[in-house]
Amino acid sequence: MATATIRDVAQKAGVGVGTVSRVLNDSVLVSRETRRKVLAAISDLDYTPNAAARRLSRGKTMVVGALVPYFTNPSVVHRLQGVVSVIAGSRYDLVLFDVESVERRDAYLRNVLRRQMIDGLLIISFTPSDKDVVELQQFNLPTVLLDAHHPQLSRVIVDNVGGGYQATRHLIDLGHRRIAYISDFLDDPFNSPVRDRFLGYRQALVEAGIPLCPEYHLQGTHSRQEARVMTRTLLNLPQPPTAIFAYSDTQAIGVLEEARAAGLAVPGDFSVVGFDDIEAAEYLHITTISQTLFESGVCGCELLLQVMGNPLPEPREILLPTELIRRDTTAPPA
Amino acid sequence: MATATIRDVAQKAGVGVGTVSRVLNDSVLVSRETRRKVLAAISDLDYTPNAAARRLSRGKTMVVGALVPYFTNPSVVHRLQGVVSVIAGSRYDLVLFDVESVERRDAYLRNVLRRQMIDGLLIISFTPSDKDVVELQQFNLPTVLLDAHHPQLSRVIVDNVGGGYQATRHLIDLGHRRIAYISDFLDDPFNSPVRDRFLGYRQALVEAGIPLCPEYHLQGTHSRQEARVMTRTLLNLPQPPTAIFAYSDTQAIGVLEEARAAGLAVPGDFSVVGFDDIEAAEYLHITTISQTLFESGVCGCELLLQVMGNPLPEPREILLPTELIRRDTTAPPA
DNA sequence: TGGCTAATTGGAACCGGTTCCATTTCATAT
DNA sequence: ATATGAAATGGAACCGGTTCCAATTAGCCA
Repeated sequence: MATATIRDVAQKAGVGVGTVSRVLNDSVLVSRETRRKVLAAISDLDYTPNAAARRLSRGKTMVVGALVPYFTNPSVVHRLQGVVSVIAGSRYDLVLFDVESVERRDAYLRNVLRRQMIDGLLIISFTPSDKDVVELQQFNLPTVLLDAHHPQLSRVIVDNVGGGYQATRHLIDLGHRRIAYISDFLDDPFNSPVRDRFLGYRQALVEAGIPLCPEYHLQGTHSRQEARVMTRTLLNLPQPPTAIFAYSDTQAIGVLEEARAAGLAVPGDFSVVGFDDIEAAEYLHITTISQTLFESGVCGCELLLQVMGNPLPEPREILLPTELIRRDTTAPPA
Repeated sequence: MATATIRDVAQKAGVGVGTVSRVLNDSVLVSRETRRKVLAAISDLDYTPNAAARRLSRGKTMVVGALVPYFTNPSVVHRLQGVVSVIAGSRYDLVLFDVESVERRDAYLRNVLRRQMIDGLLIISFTPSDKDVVELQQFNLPTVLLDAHHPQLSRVIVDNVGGGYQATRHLIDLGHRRIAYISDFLDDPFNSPVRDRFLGYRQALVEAGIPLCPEYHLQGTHSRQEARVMTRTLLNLPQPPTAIFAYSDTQAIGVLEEARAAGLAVPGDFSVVGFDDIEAAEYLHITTISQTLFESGVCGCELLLQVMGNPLPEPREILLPTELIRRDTTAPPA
């Protein structure tokens, strides 16, 4: 079925193409009567403007991109849900770019930018390199970071230092002194939260006069299985910790499983605190640090749309608070 | 930064625009030497073709759309992950359309089609109306249904009847006779799995000579909370069931919570079977019916890309099997 | 009634690619 | 040396919108 074009509409309505375009774009410069005729022709022909042509001539795509690493990560999905909910209420469409590796990430950034296929970009849960940022700015692409930090880009971040502090402090307040932290790799340049939460952890310990014990901090790739391995290592220490603060709920679940497998009662013998407050944390009654994942998506997407409308002179940072959710995996040490 | 166009490249390389286009599209009709010159110019100018212009002139968008209801639903997210993984390895981009209401759904379908902004469409977990299908075919848009059924569209579906049968049969085999089914609304025209699983449930009961008891089938909106309410109703019956088969794991979690809140030991006093095998089901050790969510996404997306390449004479149906995953929420009745 | 400004309108030029046709180039056959 | 067909190339026309400029029409005032 050959779809109608703007010229067909113009002919049918007996007007020029410019006039039809004006009607389509709600220009005031069209008389009542002409507008009526054009609208009738549009409806007769069942016409809708071709998106590609519009994009080309306007130089705007009406598309927002979301660069998403590890789409398998529940916290990323939650944030994305927030983003999607805002997009659904806007006139934009959302293109999803899944990035599973660093090389992929590079290729995407480069391609996406150059092809001028999006008007704005959301980067979720990873930090772009300085080189990336230079390119983003050269191409003048409005960008907002979600759960990542870069001084030259607007961003919505969570108070990770504060969250790490809250989690650790909670354990200290319960009477724990031997508190471990298991996390992703601290030196991952694309993952700043992992460092920030560690800072909070350290700060709470120092403040309470508890010496920082290096073997109480283990790093590994992000997964439940890896978390179990790290937990086993910790439990086998001559002086095992009495509590573990895990970088994420996913890892906390692994900790929980391994501790119970080792015959420890949680929270009687052993305490666990997670981070994120994903759904599973609620089901499993895990004490955790909530970080309003959905809202951060909403907030970031709204900020992006705003920045796309009128650019800010300075990058803006929105800091979302965290909250301790007490459930049933923490208690005073035995 | 004004980006380079194909004409700039042509000029710089001292050739015509047609030749540059041929190089870009890997035409064989370009001499070795000319190709080299053009590639040099492209690299000098840091040129990448403009996506909108390409779309307009080719009449192809290189975009696949995914129409997704209830993006909050974990099973939908899992399927989408499968889709995303296939897209990432293809030359297509993925646009996400979130549909939270029936009106929205209509508006989207209409708009998406007319605007000619996608080359193919995946519809996840809901059934389009006959009118929708007519339009899809008029506009000649390759479409694949995922977890939904329509005789005129290619589809990847799960053996819901078989899954419902497996779940119920498992409970019967354990010795249960009073088995309830809680589900979404059976008469929802956009949700055929809910009916299919019921058919499987009924078939297993009939086959075992157990009469179908109407008050053992409760319907409600899809949520954990609603599932708890339905469970309470069932437990308050004069002859309460000894087991519940829940339409989804999300609902099974609600059942589990409510049963335990009522002081019943699961699986000692009461058995629960879910459906989907989402991650939380594993964490909570829920016996469930696995339906290879991720793989269904992979399979559906691959089918779509294939159909886009060369249309099938007949719609194709791919039926994925289900599998009973025995965990710790089912046991013989007390 | 003529003159002037403002409101409408038509349509060419443009956005940046692809494609097709006409033309040139080149190697091979005669 | 020349004819011939294949390979390579240039560039106009086109995809379907938007936008701007020029032209027309209308409205108002002196």
